[in-house]
Amino acid sequence: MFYNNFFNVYLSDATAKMRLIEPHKNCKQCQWKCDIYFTTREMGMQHELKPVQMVYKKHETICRQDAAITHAINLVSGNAKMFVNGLFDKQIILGILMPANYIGLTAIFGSPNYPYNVTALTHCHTCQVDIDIVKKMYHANHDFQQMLNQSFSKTLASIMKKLVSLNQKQIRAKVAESLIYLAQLHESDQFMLTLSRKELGELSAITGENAVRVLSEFKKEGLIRVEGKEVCLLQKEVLQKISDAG
Amino acid sequence: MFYNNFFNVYLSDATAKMRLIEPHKNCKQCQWKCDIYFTTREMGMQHELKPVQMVYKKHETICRQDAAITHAINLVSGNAKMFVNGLFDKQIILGILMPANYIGLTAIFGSPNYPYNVTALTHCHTCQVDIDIVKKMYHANHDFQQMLNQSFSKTLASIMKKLVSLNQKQIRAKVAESLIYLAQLHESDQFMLTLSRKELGELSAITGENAVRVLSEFKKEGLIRVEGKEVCLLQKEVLQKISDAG
DNA sequence: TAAAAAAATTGTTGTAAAACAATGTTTTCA
DNA sequence: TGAAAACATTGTTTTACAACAATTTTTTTA
Repeated sequence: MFYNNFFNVYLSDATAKMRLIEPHKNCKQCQWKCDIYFTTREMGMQHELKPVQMVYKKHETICRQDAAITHAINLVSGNAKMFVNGLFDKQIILGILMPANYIGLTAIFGSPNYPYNVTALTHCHTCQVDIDIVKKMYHANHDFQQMLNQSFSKTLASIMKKLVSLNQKQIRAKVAESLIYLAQLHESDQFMLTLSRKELGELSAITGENAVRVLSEFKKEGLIRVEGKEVCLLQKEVLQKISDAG
Repeated sequence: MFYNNFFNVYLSDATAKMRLIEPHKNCKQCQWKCDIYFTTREMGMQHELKPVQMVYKKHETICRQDAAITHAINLVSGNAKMFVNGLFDKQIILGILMPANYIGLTAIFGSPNYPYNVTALTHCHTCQVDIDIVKKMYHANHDFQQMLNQSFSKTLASIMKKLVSLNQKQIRAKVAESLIYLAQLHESDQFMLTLSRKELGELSAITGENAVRVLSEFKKEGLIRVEGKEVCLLQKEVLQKISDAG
């Protein structure tokens, strides 16, 4: 880690890319108020919370599968992909992270290592909090506990859903499902695809080539509009039917 | 529900198969002492615990996906399969339950419905405890909390592992993996397959026909010994290699 | 205990999707 | 700014596996 006077940030010496912005003096000034902040305030623990902001550029790794979890990472801006290492350097994207979203909470549930990788799809701002403090909060605060438990449980449910669909659906249904998922995530039927075609394939557990193929099929059929990274779902109901039909 | 004098048990009127054995007067007499019992004893809550024993015959449903969770079900003897409903009446078996194993704990984590089905592979004895009491214990007892969190976290990890393998491995690797999984479960390289060939297929996300095929291939190759339901892994390392190679 | 149903086995066929290939396009960065 | 790398697209080939079919064996149950 070395200090760069010009940019007024810390650069990690490993990649010289991951930037460590000076620690918050005060969360009150933060534009992205998070649940951990609200909870610490409620519990009178602000002084213990020493959050650190980190910025990641596109393609940079935010956390690596199997590495020890030291911090709860809150994605406060940007997009990131969450994926597991498959065989033969193939990846399966479990989902896309949008703010606000915590990474690393499994440590609280007894898994001290990250169960998946997260890498930035766009510039990402994160706020990182020592995991031990979050653990302490978890055990002391029922509402916080409930919140984390619920989010953890949702993760389990979504992975189980993915297990079924990736195993039993064919490529058109898989891509349709991914598109609907992305629209839900962006809360709009029109959105910018932060994923490459290959990554859209990884999200759908198909090859990049087939992702392209299905995308242009859907375009020809008038189900979607695609121009580069811009996607618009024109006939969502039909896509939903394709997804459901398998 | 009606009472059957001959068998001295309750039979549910829906199926007339599910048997409700009289409630325990005292867990002390139970041959299968479980964690919930130990924890209630520790917490001085024995009087609140009113466990009910239920017996299920082979093929009977112990719990149904999406149904409301009313009890924590402890499988105290027998084998059961845990599976999700896929498309077109296809099932994916997530794993096999062996004693002692709790079903329905996701309710504590904010998912009030069963996320999967469980049906008996053999005669199964279960002990069922009101879920609200377990919730109460969870919130009051740190050690108990830790234990359940860890088990929940393990479930997540195993499903993620399955996600990768079922997506990227081919049938021989899938079956090899299933066989190793079963051996681990039975804590022996020689075990009785409680699953049918079709179910072994569902565990491996392949057809029953291919499960048979691979099994006889492995037999011919001297990797395993199979006689009906009796399976013995002769060359576990080779099977592991096949599984890892994908 | 006989008849019926379910499970196991083996061979054959059809097909969806991966793999490969070739080419054009965009992005990266030295 | 220009070369190299990464990405996108489309067509062709290969292949692993599901689907189907037919027969044998085992299990269930009336």
